[in-house]
Formats: sequence, structure tokens, C-alpha cells
Amino acid sequence: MVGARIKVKRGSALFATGDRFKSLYVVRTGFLKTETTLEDGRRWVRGFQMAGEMLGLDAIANEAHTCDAIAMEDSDVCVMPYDLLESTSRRVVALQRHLHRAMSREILREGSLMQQTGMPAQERLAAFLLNLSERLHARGFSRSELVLRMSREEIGSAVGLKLETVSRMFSKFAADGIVTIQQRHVNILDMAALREIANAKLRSCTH
Amino acid sequence: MVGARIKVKRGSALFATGDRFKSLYVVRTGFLKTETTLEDGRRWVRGFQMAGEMLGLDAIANEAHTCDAIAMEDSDVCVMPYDLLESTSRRVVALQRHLHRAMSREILREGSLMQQTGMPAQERLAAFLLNLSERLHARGFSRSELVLRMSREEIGSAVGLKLETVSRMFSKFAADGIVTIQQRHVNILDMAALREIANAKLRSCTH
DNA sequence: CGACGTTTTGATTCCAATCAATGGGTGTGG
DNA sequence: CCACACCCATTGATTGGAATCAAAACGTCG
Repeated sequence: MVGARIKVKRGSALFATGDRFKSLYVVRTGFLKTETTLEDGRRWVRGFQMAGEMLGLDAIANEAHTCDAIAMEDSDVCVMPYDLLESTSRRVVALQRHLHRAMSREILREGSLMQQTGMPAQERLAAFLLNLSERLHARGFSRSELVLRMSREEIGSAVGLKLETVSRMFSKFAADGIVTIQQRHVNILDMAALREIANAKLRSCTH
Repeated sequence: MVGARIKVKRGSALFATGDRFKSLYVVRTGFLKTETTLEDGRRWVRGFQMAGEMLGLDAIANEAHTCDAIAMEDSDVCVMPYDLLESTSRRVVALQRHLHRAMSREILREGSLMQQTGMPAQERLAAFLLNLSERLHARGFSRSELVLRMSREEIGSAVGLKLETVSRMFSKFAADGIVTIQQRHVNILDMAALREIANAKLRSCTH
């Protein structure tokens, strides 16, 4: 049930904002980001996608892509023509289920990001690191040692902070002995502490 | 293709967080809000739903609702059993399309809310008012005269601000002659100005 | 009328953005 | 191989906008 596979070179786009919607995509190998250009020309990172994750779901509504999907490293992507998905999912219940869940999960993903609005910077970054850690772990990598494929600016853009703030918070985590950071190599030393920071609301209430 | 219709009394819940997912819902008449309880016990409004809008899409992924849907006024809601939707949409292409689009639109909705993260308070509120205005207009109501069915606190919660800030910004809009406000009755006097505020990024670049 | 919930307004605080400068890494060409 | 340039990251100083704290005005309903 898999369509063609295509390679996307680092820095080039799998699809761009405004492209007519024809297919959904699943990352096979590599690492992508999705981003949009705001009215003022600044770019806003909507998410990062790694192996097994789907792209393009937002394009169904208007039959046009609403963001650019850009490879952050040479990537291998599976193309699934949407009309084929439509017709096949009419016959194969499992596929229908899978598709609906993928969409629903995307709604949840955006929602949980939304939730961070209004949270302090350190909580957002803790959550960002934990999320990355989990996703990498689910793919067989170390839970504690991660290599960030994106710049501080891109992280900030994704979680709603400025790059300086990202840098400061990373430094703070390092000073507190929660992580070690060398450039883009992050080592999580104290997972529990990170989790506590990410859910700090709890304590502020227990007070 | 419509299931049963049920009435939800003002203040009571159509569904609650954790409820097993069985159906999607479409508002017939009335006005609902969806909200979740954060770990610290505070409540966070995820959105407001009016006639024609769908609820429950976020529950598909985990077969459980992730928010409470509460009627803000006596409402009339159409219940669509999900397994029936599934099987019917396998036969009726139009329904399948409709469902997919509804999900995709929900993804877009969350995304456009996300976009407001980092915007100044007045831009968010301008956007909020415009959004409400559009949706009411699409349902045959006046574009400029609206009655807010929710409190300042709920508005703030939905757009990521504190109630005092919401109140201040409303006062500011009124002082600038953009709107008149008496309690929850809002009259938009200068739609163009409101739109400019909502897209202020443009000007800050043109500078 | 009186009590409660909501809204407005004011004073102050605090966090992240901004402005600004320095340091570190990487890659290229002399 | 080193020097230079460029990009990215860190750190410091200052500013600004929303949150917070606090109090008063308004509305609604029993």
C-alpha cells in the first residue's frame, strides 16, 4: 500500500506553500521541518518530522499546501497519492482507521503545542527536549543523548521564543546539572528534573 | 445521513474528558465551548463552537475525548455515531470527503491559533473579534454587532491572555473609536482598523 | 436591598524581547 | 597549514508588555 519513494536533498523542499494538494507523505529516513512565511516575511516553524511521521494533512481542506516542507538532511520520503488513499481506504478498513487516526493525532499535536502558550520559557524548552527525546527513543535511539538537527533560532520559532532565550535556558539547564550541551549535542543527565520543569504548573499550585 | 438530535442545557456537558469516543457531534443551534483542565487544575478554553461546527474530532486518535464540551446556552446537537460514519463514508464518497475536510480544517484552525503565540495582546483580540464576526455573519447575523456569549476570562483563556488584559484592550479599542462595548454587546465601528491591528506585522515591516 | 459575580482601572513586578558585543566552529582560499 | 570570513551561539544590559496584586464600580439575581 505504499506509493513511490522519493529523495529530498538537504535544504530543498518536498512541497511548498500554495502547491496543489495531490499526495500525503510519510518520512522513511531523514529529518524535515514544516514552516510558513508570515505576512511580515518572517518564517515560522510549525514542526519537525522524523521517520514514520506524516506530512500534508493540513492541505486536504483547501486542496493546497499551507506550509513548506523542507529537508534538514537528505531524506527519503514515501509519496501516497491522495485519490488512491481515498479509494483504497474505502475498501480497506484498516487503512481508513489509520488515516483518521493520523489526522486526529495531528489535531492533538497542534493542541498540545497551543497549550504551551503562556507557559514560561523554560517549561516550553523542557517539553521540547522531552518530546524530541521520546520520539527519538521510539525510533531506537538513545533517550538521553540527542543531536539537534536544527538551530537555536528554529527551535525558538517552533516553541514561540527568541533564539537568545533558547540559548539562555539551555545554559541554565546546563548550569543546574540537568543536561550537558556542546553545540547541538545534548545529553540529558536528569530526566526527572526535566519532566518536573515541563509540568511545573503542578508545583506552583501545591505551592 | 443525520443521527439523533439531543438537547444540551446551558452549563451541562455534551461530553467530558476521558469519555469513551463513540460519536462526532455537529451543533444545530446554540453555542458550546470546549475546554480542558490543566495539570494544575486551571481550565483552558480550546475553542467555541456554533451552528454547523463539529466537535469530537480530537477523540478519534485515542478513542477518548480529550476535552469537555460545555453548552454556553441551551443547545441542540446532532449525534453522529462514528462507526456508522465509518461504514457509510466507505460507500458515500461525498461523506468521506466531507469528513476528511472537517478534520483538515480543524488542523488548520489550531494552527492559525498557534500563529498568534508571540503576537501582542491587541492583535490577538482583534483577530478574535474578527473571527467571531465572520462566523456569525456566515450564519446570517450582523457583521458588526455581536453579543459575546462568554466572559472576559474565557476569552482570555482562549487566546492566551489574562482577563484584565482582555478588558484593557477592549477599553483601548473603545477609546480609539474602533468599537463600542457595553458589557457583552460589541459594536464594531471601524472594521478596517480592526483588520489592520490584526495584521499589524505587515506595517511593522513596511515601517 | 444586599450579596455575589463580573468588569474596569490603577500600581507594581517580572519575564522575555530587544539591543549590543563577544566568542566559537566551520569552511574556503591564499 | 594557516588566515580570514561567515554563521551560529553565548552572554550582558536594557526595555517593554503582560501578569500580578489590589481596589472600586457595575450588574444580576435572590
